[in-house]
Amino acid sequence: MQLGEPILRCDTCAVRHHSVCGALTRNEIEQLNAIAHHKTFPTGHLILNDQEKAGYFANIISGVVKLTKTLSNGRQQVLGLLFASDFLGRPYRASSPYDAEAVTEVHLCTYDRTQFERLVREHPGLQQRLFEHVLDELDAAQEWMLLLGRKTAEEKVASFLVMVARRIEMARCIGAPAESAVRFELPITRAEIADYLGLTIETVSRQFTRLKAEKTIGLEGGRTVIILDRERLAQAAERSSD
Amino acid sequence: MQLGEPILRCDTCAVRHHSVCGALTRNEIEQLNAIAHHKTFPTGHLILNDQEKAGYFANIISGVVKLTKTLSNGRQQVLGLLFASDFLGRPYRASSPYDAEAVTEVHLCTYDRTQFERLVREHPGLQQRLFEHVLDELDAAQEWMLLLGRKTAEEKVASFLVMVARRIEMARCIGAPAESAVRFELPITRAEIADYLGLTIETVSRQFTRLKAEKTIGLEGGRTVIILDRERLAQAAERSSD
DNA sequence: CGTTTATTTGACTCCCTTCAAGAGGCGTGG
DNA sequence: CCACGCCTCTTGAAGGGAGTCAAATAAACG
Repeated sequence: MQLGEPILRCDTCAVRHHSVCGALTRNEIEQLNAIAHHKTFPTGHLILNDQEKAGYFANIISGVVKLTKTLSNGRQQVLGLLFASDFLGRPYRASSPYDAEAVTEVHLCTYDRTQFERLVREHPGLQQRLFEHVLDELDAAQEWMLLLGRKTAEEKVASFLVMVARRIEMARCIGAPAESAVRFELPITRAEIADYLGLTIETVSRQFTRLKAEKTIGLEGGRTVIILDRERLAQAAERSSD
Repeated sequence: MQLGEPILRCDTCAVRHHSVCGALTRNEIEQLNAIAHHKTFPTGHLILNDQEKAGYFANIISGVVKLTKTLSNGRQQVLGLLFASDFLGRPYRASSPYDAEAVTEVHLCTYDRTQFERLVREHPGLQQRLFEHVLDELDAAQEWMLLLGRKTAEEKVASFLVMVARRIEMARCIGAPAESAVRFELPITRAEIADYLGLTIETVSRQFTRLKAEKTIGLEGGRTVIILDRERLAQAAERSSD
């Protein structure tokens, strides 16, 4: 940013350097800034609808979004959780094949679909950032396929905790590599965790109790988790045989 | 293609119009043609190794490739199957987070990694085709997450058959919308199907037998499947409640 | 403080797995 | 040609991990 240039909203954005806007030129940021609008969704509100054409893309400023797919008889699968700095929306696709719902209060930085797609076409840097973002999503989805298809309930819950802990620490900008005891709030309910792991809420609860009994984790009132033994939790997430 | 231009290998390529090279300009095709090399892998041969840097990308000319992830104790998950015209490899990633193995004899049209990435940077059209391809992969992965997490054994097997039938028909270029009875060979073994569906080989076998008993499908010697009642198979893939 | 919702815990059931054996296919070689 | 071994696939019986049903407890909320 040079002297004399106007100060943009993006310049003070908390997630700027972690999101898709991270590595853009000053010029690109200015154009993106020009089409950006902030929006807030309360807990439980639907952000994107399966089937229905989405009018905008968005970066998540704060809050947590869950992406879900539902079978006709009501069985639901959580495809992923989006945290601060994550990108929401599918370029080159008319509609998303899933629903996106705010699981906490969510602040978005939205971009009009048409204008954003024009920017992407004109700026290869932005296109590449998006490409890499989709590759990350794909990696995450395939990692989760392994979890859903081949892990036990205990491994699933442990993997989930490891994943959430990592994202929470990332959001806190603790580059510090994992002090053993970390305390955080789970962003989602037991029912949502169950739908994420392909389990029932009772099984999820029992595995939490078991990990607590083993002193791998601590629990404070359902939503607060303390990771007491990071090493053991990581082992539980991918047990060799026993 | 204009008069006087050299005839390229791509011009007679069977999968040309379905693969990522589909919508390229004459100029782009010529450049791609220049760096392309054909390669053959026998059944069972490892094409790409998890961890190890892949030196090339490839289009599949013929045959079937399976992508797998393995847990330390040997449990394996098939992430996806690649058929003729599918693209193999991860641009912008040093290595793939999975193994790729030939499950039949496979003919590839390979492109040197460095040269291909240069082409991608210089030709937005190619980059966009790749982008859309990755989006397709992501859609497939997320669809499969729903299957792995929330479907019963019967639904999983039925879904698998529906998917394979669609791909086989696509490969046969039957645009014709689904005559009821279709006969085809399964490209993979029961064990591989089990690893694809997050089941055991015995359960897969029992579900095949059950679908056969219901006259939804016919079986001829393990590998050959005839879809007798397409409607019923589709219903079995996503049963409402009963 | 009462009501509602979320979570835990218990008892029982069932679908899928596990273990085990048999059937079928296929190439090799006597 | 058939016997043999090797594989894949099927079938059966038994067991277990997660699901289901039900109730108690804890937390959230007005």
